[in-house]
Amino acid sequence: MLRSHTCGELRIDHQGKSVTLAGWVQKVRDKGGMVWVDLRDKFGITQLIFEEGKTKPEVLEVARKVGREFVLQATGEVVERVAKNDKIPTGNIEIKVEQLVVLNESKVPPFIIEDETDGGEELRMKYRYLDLRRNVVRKNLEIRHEMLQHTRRYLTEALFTEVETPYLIKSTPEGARDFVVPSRMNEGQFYALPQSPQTFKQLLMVSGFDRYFQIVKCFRDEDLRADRQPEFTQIDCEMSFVTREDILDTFEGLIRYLYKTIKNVDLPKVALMPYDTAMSKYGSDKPDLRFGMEFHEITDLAQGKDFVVFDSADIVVGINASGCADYTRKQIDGLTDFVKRPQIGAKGLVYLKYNLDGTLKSSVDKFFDQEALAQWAERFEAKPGDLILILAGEIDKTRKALNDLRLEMGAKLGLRDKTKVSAAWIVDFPLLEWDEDAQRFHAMHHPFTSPNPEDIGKLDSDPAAVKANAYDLVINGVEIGGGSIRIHDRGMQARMFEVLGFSKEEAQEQFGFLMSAFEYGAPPHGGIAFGFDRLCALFAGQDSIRDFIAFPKNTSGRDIMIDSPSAIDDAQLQELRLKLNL
RNA sequence: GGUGUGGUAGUUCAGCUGGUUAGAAUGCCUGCCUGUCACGCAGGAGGUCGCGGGUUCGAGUCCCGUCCAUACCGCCA
Repeated sequence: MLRSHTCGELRIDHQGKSVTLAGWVQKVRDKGGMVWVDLRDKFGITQLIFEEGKTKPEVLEVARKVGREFVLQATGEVVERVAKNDKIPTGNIEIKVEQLVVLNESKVPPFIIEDETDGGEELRMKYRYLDLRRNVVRKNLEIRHEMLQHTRRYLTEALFTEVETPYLIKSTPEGARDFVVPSRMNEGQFYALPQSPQTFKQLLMVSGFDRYFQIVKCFRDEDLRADRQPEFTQIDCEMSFVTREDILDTFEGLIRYLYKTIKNVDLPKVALMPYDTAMSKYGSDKPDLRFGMEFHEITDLAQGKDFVVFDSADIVVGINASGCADYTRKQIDGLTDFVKRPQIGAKGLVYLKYNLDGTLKSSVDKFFDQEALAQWAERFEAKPGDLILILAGEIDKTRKALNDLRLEMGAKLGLRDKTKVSAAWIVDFPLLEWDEDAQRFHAMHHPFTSPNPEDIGKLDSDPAAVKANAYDLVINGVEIGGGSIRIHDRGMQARMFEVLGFSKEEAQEQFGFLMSAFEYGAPPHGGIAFGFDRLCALFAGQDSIRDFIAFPKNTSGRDIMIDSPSAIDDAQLQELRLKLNL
């Protein structure tokens, strides 16, 4: 061993002991006659001391030469400090160094290796190996490690078997864009990387594994976001002979177990919320339930008063920003600008102030008298001091815009508290969604999701009204996981592909293996998948998943450290029989 | 594909309605300093103002284009 102890473990009890430490130079403080070196490893920081007249001159000379991030091995005696530092656990002791070896030198790092770094995002990613030396980033990955271990333990105890499924699979047109990999041995043909192990885990149910899980990389070639990477990790699960309630219980249990073991937080019972309720009360299928501010519709009260904006709208709906009646004209203009941004796209914003003196003041006083406004206020359960914000227009767009406004107001009012946890199972999703561009339905979840049994009759007559036996777990406005009870009957699966516009041949060509498997005694089954990176970020109270992935991609899908993707040489192209068409 | 924001010293940023030699902090280098721990003090080095074009007597600043980064929209079964 190059060391007897780590840089985080020595205490006053070790006084008098001769120890050898190894680590990186965090900081050198040269005060002339005395030199201190903070030596850092992942366990902590220990101060080394060199003193003129007491330290051997050749050792002192080496100490004076070292710079930040040099790798040192230091041997010496643990002594009590004259001046103690109560900010660090090792602050009562220091090492009186007798031998000092420079194990490796270091160039001056391009940014400071401290919790509060001066490095920007791009620089940190270029030198990610230095960024990962920082406690804050390493701690994120340590949380991730713990969550991995606890997830495996919980699921293993619940009799799940972890099975690895292939990464080189088959491209299908449904869903996200595939990453593809050319096959050298099969000219002109391509593998696809899995967007999820969906069909394989269903086949494992047919095989009688009963309960499967896998903590698995998935790949989607779509644009990135702070919470979206082209390769990401899922906790992927499937169970046989279960109902929706069995699955919700099992995985609510997993999340509760993780909250308890990792954060010592008791997750309350997770309520079910139908999709339609989520959309009408919050304008989102992943509502942030840490705060109220639910939507109230006043379409009936607002129309017929010759205000053309309301009269021509399909819906007039708003929120009550409690206690905001003192907002100035400028602040309200700011909110109006916010909803008019192209990303949100509202035409305007109507407000109603319920002043502390009981009077009502709105931007549409011309059209509505105090009595009419009082009816609005009553609908919003407003009290003096409240500010009601109202949008009008086409139903889906208006709700979506009001959702953005609700989240913005929630943030402004400090209601999106990182320390709070509020979860819901969103259920009763529509099975199908009309795709205007393709002029056909596509599966809202995926084509293997079973319809609610009572809706099967509507598959032909009114496909849009069919509900899916699907569920999403939403925590603090983040979609953490989702799943469904699957189709396990060949006939039903074939019918589903038909509704989605697949010809018999296309369905057979792409998913024939699955439908064939269903003919050999497929058990009823269902499952769920959690976005593991998001779950880690949620647990650490962060919005971006990037610092929970050791080597993430930037927003252009590039790894700027290794500089990928990159061109390949002609010989490789030739071997793959590929010609670039740029 | 679209919208917004940004690109100036190693780094993080300031630089107004265009006008001397482009600044600060921090880091780096040199010297001094025997209880520092955000050490202190003195001095020093360090810039193709992303790139290309245009307007102008004159552009870091204005205009056009382009590249890069980032947040969001589209997209993400």
